[in-house]
Amino acid sequence: MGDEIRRNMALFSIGTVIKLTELTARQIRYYEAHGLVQPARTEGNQRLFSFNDVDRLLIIKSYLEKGLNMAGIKEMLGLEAPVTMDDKMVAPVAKGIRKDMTDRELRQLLKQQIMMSKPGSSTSLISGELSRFFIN
DNA sequence: GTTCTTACA
DNA sequence: TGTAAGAA
Repeated sequence: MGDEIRRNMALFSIGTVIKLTELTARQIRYYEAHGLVQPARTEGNQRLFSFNDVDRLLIIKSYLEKGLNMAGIKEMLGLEAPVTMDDKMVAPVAKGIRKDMTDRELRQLLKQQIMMSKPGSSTSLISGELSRFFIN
């Protein structure tokens, strides 16, 4: 499972994560303080989020939108819940993924797809299924 | 310019 | 959660 490292490779700054998840820095740091995500740190103490961290934050966001509070989310994260992804989003993302893509390209593709999603349907498309496309 | 921590509204 | 301060 060499892809495990790919998904856990820390390369997103909090600024990038903010754009990717639409969460505020306050929320992201708060969730970290509560152990919902464990981003790595640079020598300068800057947070570095992995793909799994971003994925986790998106799941958290979906739960938040369902009305769950911190306590509820903490419990849910331990049980994990199935999340459906619209084919409308799966197709373009899956189609654009290449085995030889650089992380830079991967990030760009992901960002584009996320930005293309409608603010209303928010994260239902990304959620827990996102990392699936990086296991191939 | 961005991010970090702490602390208060 | 938002935001301000002061430092890195």
